[in-house]
Amino acid sequence: MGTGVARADNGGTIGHSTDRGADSPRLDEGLRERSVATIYDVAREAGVSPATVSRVFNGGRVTAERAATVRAAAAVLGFAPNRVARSLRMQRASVIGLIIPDIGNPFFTALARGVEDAAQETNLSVVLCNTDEDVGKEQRYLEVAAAEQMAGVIVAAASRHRTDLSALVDRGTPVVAVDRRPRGASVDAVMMDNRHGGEEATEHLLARGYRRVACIAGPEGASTSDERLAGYRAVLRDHLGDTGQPIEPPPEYVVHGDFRVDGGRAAMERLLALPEPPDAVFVANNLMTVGALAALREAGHEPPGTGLLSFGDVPWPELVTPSLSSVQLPSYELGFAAAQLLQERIAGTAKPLQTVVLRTSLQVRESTSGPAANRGG
Amino acid sequence: MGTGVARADNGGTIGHSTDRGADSPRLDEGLRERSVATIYDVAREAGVSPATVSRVFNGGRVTAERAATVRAAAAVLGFAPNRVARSLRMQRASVIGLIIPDIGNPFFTALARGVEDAAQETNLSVVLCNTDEDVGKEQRYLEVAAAEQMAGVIVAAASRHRTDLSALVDRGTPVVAVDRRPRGASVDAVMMDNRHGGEEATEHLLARGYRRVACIAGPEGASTSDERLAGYRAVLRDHLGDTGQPIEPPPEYVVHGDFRVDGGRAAMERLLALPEPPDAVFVANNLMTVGALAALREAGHEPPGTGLLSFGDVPWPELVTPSLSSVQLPSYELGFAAAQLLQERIAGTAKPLQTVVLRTSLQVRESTSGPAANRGG
DNA sequence: CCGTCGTTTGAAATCGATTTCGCGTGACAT
DNA sequence: ATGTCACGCGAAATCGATTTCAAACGACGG
Repeated sequence: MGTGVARADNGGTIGHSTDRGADSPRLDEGLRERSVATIYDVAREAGVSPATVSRVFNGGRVTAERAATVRAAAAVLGFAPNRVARSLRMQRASVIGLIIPDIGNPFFTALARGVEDAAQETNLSVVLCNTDEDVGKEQRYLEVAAAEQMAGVIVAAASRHRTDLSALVDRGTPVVAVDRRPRGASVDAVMMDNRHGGEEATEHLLARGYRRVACIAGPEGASTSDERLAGYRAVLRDHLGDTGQPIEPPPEYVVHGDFRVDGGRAAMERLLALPEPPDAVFVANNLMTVGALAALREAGHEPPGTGLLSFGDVPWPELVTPSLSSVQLPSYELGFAAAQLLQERIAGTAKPLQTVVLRTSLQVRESTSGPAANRGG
Repeated sequence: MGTGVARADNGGTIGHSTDRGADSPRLDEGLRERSVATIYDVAREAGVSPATVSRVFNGGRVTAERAATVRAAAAVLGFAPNRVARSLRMQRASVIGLIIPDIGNPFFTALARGVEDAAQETNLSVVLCNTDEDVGKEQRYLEVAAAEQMAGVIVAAASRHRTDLSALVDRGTPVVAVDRRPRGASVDAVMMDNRHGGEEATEHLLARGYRRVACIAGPEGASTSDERLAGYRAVLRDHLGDTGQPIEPPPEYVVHGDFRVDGGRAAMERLLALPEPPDAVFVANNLMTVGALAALREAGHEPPGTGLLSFGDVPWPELVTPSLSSVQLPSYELGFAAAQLLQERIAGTAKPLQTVVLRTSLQVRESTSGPAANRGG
């Protein structure tokens, strides 16, 4: 450690032997540039004070001429402001956190894209944290977000009851709940109209002529699932069957799954094993639909012989034949709206807390032609 | 520092009117706890110096008794160290960045899980950045990683030629390339044996009795694709057909796609339109397989009548019937290994640069029974 | 009893950017 | 000509944690 390594004590420069080629910037003794230039280096190079350099990069009032000098100096040194120092001083980082429970679910990745696109407008970077529906992991990420002084956080909570946003809310960090709102948390929220979606779905199946409509719901107690289920129940209750009597589905027609593929498969198997199996099923989320579809096929039933309507498009719908109608979720839009709302808060809006609700929409695909299509066989 | 609002000027506490209920912590005048406690607050509460508090939390030498006092004080105040200040002082954050080109591709999400699991061991948090294969976006994230002083970065580069890791390498930030190695970057890498995978795939198709084996490759110039293609070509060159002559596939049997669903569909359509269409296709990535499968179905060809072998499992294989054999990729393991390697570097290993290569493995699923299954028709 | 050594502790410097405060300058009105 | 005002700029404080340096302290051997 002769000439090269400054500060051999702290771990600042790791013993990372990058073999810079001959074309890398020379490290002259006289004009030795540090591995990363600071605002002080730029100030010295430009012959101004650090304060002025800061102002140049933050829209402070500086004469055009001097600003040009500073920019030139910065360019020469390859200066980029140290975001950590900046965050410390500002008490706020220029990063927003997005915490989602399942990075493998296209619903959340689409949502993430919406967040990213909206965030781009304010130069905020998005960092994504995947909790795997694990409340412990989620809690750690929430604490990291607080300790990193993130400018704001968008969270699709792993649990309605056990997710604890207080670390952030106490700091005054803006938080927007998306898709799921943790109970009792006083934060903005962007949700979708789950009940309406459940109604749409069930109505569609009835309109197509199915009569024994079952539902594979999510975990009991999950608000999103409960609302979808409520929509399903409401429609069936109001619907008069061919006899003019309300259709009252037997209680076995409602089966709870875990929002995952295997749960959907198991649920469908249970439905198929009933003495009088349903002729159509409303599945309360996309992944369970994958499982349900697999179970149906194994049993030799294919849509549309048995109707299947998914809340949320099946991942890679290209893979599914015949293509299924589904309740389209505004996943991208949820993310976009959440990020916009968050940025309003970050900018300092004092509006009262908001809850934005976006509508689902039914996407009908031709091949869902109703039970008749298979009745001959 | 008066009694009331200190620093009303800076934007530290945003005007965020969370309506705390009556059960929120009271803000007494005497025992007024700031929205977030610092090391100084803890020090005062415990009657020690800030240095001691720091030592307690970082394994410094402190008498057990005093340490207990400090911990108690910290607990009372709900103290959590400010990671930004810590990062500034340490010149390194306790966060590693993971930069991937397509968050919607299960290959990368599995990889991300591997990274997360490995990182858990050292208490490093993982932040995930999605570049959407956009070199500009990627560049911004790389700069953010440098400016945020992330402890290290794992990157699956969007482009082999245009991805520029110098911002990080110059700082001395450890970088590990995964899946794709940017040209000329002197960094560690964790790759998979693409060529071997291509060979395995092609051999399998030949062994199953297919004779006109085509290949849907990735973008020309992408090293991963080129290697897979090379494996395909090598096997065909060495293979002696029924006549004892080498099988030389016509040049039209190699079609380039863009690694996305639609590219796979288009490529397959082109193959099917040939005067003598192939009887089997090796598809160089999972998403293109989705498109290829869709095109096959539309044309009325289903595997195994036309053989289809994917490099990398199709997303949600449950959806695909009959299930396809495929080249299994060590996606999780790639991420895990990359994170381990990165952590070694962060810890300061001076080993020369490494490239770890993981093998693919062929997963044979029974239903890929060869062309015979369909020959009668 | 005193010098030496090792341990524990606190004061203060430090990381790099932002921002307040006050000074100097020039324009303008009186 | 002088007071007023706005503006540009630099010095210095600040954000919160880590770490060095030296002081204080206790134990122990001579």
